[in-house]
Amino acid sequence: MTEKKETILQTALQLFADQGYENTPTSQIAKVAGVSEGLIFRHFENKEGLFKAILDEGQARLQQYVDRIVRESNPKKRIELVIDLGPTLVQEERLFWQLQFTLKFKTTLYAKLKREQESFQSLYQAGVEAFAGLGYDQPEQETYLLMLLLEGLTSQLLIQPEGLDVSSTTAFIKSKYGI
Amino acid sequence: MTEKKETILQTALQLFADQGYENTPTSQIAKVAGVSEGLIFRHFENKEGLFKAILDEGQARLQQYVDRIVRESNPKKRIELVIDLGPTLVQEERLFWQLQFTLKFKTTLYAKLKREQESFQSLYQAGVEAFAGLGYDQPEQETYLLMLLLEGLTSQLLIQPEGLDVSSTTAFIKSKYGI
DNA sequence: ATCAAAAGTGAGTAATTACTCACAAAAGTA
DNA sequence: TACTTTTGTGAGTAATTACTCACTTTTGAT
Repeated sequence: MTEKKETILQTALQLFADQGYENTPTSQIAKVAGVSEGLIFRHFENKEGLFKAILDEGQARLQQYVDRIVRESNPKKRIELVIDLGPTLVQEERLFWQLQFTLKFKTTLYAKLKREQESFQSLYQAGVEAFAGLGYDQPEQETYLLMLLLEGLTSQLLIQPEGLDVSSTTAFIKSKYGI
Repeated sequence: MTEKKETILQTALQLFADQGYENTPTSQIAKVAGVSEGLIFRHFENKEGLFKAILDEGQARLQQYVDRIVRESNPKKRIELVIDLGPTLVQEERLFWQLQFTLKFKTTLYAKLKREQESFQSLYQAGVEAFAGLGYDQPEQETYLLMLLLEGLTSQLLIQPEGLDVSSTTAFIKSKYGI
């Protein structure tokens, strides 16, 4: 991967996250990245190809986080990692998740690209195991609830991080699970 | 409001929700609505004007739902209404909330249009009152948690309504609050 | 019936878009 | 060195975009 190709990817992520995919012309990406517009198409063929490359990279990184959680065998610790996942992702990958969350609700376009769901599917299963191990009555419902919370928390962190004390909020959630 | 103006609003909401604002040309709106393109600009001046009109209408309807909840004086019933709000909104106003959720994460554009937040602010205050009335230790944290849940639940209902048994999920949440 | 205001049309326009291509520079290989 | 391949450029293009405007039709009040 050449330096300029890397710059294009980073710049595009930045602009796509801020302005949206459709609202970001390739001319602007090239300008901000300090690169000729033609180079984008040399490296990625399409504007959509550039988009996919960004999504693929982020998806791979998500899978690593999920793997780490699934590998944790202690149920309480595993649940704790799930609760911390939102803040972690937003802190380390804010731009990517901002982009991801804008995409979630588009039914027509990019529906095929939703590989993100697979990662969360295995996270769900790991959650059910953990709650079952802790003797919860309805581990599936319990896990689903936690996933909803994860979604809401991540969303809020993206929208108004200032109106939220992360550590005390996660601590409060953890206390609900006796952590 | 003439019939054609109404049709334009409905068609635009449909297309904006499905394809996104930037990805929906006024020519398509006119075509689908069975109307000349010029009429859109006669009625709404701008494409952005049309957009604002849609958001204003939805905002007004949201305020009605929120008012109904705030007016409920019984704390448990009020919390129940909050839990049911997500499913209600998605069922009655799916397209509008699909649009709203795609907009949430765009920092640059439409940031000024976020009047939605005010409604949820009063909903938050009503929640704190309710939890305090029920003797909860940390009514603010408790309310914030419930709002996160509301956000996550609404989001999931929009994305994959099929993978979710609404009534049993809301029932499970309610049981957490002794409802 | 008259007439002014509002609703509605559709061809036209300047600007922007994603993408191409002929070409040049750089990097790798022998 | 000589060569091929990869990386990079930037002017050019067809298509699409939001929006305008001169015009016609419909509406509603007197």
